[in-house]
Amino acid sequence: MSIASALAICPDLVIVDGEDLTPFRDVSKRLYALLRSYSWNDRVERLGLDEVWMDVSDIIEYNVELLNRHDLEHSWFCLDNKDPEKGFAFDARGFAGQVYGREKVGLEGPGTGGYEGGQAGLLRTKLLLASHLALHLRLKIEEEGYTTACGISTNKLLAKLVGNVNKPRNQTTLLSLGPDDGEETVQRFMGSHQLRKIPGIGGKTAAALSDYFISQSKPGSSSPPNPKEITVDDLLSCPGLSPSKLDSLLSSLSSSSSTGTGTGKHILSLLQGHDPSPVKPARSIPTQISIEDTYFSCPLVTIEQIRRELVKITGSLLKRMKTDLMDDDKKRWLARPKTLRLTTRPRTDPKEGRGYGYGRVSKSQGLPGYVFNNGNAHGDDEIVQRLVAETLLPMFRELNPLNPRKGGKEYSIGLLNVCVTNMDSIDPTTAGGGGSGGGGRDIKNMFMRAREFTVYDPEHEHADNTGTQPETEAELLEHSDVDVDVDVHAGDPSHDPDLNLDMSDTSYESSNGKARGSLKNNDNGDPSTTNHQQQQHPVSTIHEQAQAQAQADRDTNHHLGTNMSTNHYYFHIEDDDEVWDDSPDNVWNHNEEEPTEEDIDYDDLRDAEGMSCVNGDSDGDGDGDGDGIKCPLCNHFIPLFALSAHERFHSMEEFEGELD
DNA sequence: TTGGATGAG
DNA sequence: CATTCTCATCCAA
Repeated sequence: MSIASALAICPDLVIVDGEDLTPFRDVSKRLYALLRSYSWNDRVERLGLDEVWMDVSDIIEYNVELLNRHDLEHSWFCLDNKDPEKGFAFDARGFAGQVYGREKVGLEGPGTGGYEGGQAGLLRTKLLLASHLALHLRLKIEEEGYTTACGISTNKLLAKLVGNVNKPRNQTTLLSLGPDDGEETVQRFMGSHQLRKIPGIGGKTAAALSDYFISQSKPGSSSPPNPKEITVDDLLSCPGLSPSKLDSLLSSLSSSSSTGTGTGKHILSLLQGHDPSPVKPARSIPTQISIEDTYFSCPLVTIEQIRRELVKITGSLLKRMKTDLMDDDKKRWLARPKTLRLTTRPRTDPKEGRGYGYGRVSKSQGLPGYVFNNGNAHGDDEIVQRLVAETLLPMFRELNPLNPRKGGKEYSIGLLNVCVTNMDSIDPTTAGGGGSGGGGRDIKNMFMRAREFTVYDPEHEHADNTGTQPETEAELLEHSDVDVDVDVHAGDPSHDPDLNLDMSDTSYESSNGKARGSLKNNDNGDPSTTNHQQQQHPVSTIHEQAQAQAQADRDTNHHLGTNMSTNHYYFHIEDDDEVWDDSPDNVWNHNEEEPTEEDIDYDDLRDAEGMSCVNGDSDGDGDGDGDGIKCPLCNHFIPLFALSAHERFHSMEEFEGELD
């Protein structure tokens, strides 16, 4: 409802200026930090204020090992590889939230929940675990007073898309099982989307693609298709479609799509649900900060007007720099931008209401060092005035030479933007150039620091072994609209999947009650979780190519593991006591040969060591925490809680060994 | 590097 | 509802 009509109905309506995004930024930062505190690898990527991807591959792989397939109902999800008690109980017999795709593909052996099913079974298990992790995180966010939607899948593209399926307060797992379902699920899911809905395909690209489809489909066609409604399936069914064809279609666009690839090949892979882009490491420092204002109805004409506006903008900018680029006590700069950029746009004169970004011109220059000085008693006013007078106004004049025809002294400015960029980062873990490469330790330390601020409520975190979850989970699970999406890396199904959580559309329902209107998404025609219509495309050459490619992928011995899978381990535990050792020899590497094939009867082991396990208290702290046994297979010390998982770990390796 | 353009939320 | 504001990325010069 427009404000005008709202006022007509309710004349006393109080209109609150929503222009100030500060409270939203604050909440965003808080929730981002919350999610980040759960990450192990610190791959937590923000998109805008209210969306986040997490790569949880490592957490999932760890918990796959912990899973006891003999008692799935009372499973424990471990959230901290240093503290087995940090985690939550869950029922691993089913997915949390909703699933897109078929659940039954003959993977589920009796009582195993599909755990023993070879590759697809393992993938399914990982997605299942991820769905429970997602629910847990969403509940944590609900405890903060906000609701979320979430998509779970094996790459960012699919996770993001599938998160839309059951907005606004649910999660959806895209249950794609790689080779075992011929990637039908991914293709069906992708195919039903309108082109414009695919992240990375914006207005320009979508228009070009739609034009092409229309030009190809006119013969004998009855109704002219609406360009907006053309789907991925439509386009892919064009007989002549090929990567090079797309290249030429898109070459007319001066710049290519934002995913870093303008090539038809990449667009094509997007349409097929492939997305190799990794979840980027968390960043606390933005690459740029800018403030802009438009003066559409009242363009700036005099230099004094412009100066005043520049002062306003620069003042806000300096404030933003201090909140975003200084540490919390505002004592120290964490990063210093090196470059100052001024952008202007002449008032878009005629009817040509081109895109918002049309006709901008900019000029860059070094940012003077004095802006990092502490403001004096007058605040930052002097700094701002000086920056405007000495730097920004000269830049402005370069950009906008006086127009002699206009009487000599008038400008017509519809937009001003001041931006600082090219961050010189003090902290090597953040963005910017200065970093000295070896960030691994720093990332770890940062993570440890973040963890200190994470409040673990014992009442919730240390749920007892009876598997009690907060009641809210039960409530959530009752809602059939809770939607969990798991996305499978379609292009490389043989790999350990990336599991990306896409927390999107966080609806802020805080005190000021600014509904963000995500409810409207409830009724759209998104691909439903009931998948009946199984349209086969008669001429879909691309589909055939995709099938062939998928088969080729399966045949080819691909580099093992995309990004995450090779460098993340199953039990890579470093701890301060003597028990664990993360030296390479002691990392449990999935690919390692096991020392022996002998069957080990773990029950016997338990029995043999039983007394010492129960009473031994090997860590001498009076409880059983540190107790365990030494595995005769791999010589590792195994805590009791992990014994059955460890057993299964070895049996899995045997199983996989048989496959080779 | 700089500047323009595209795309995202 | 469309426009605005902000941030990120890519490409060509």
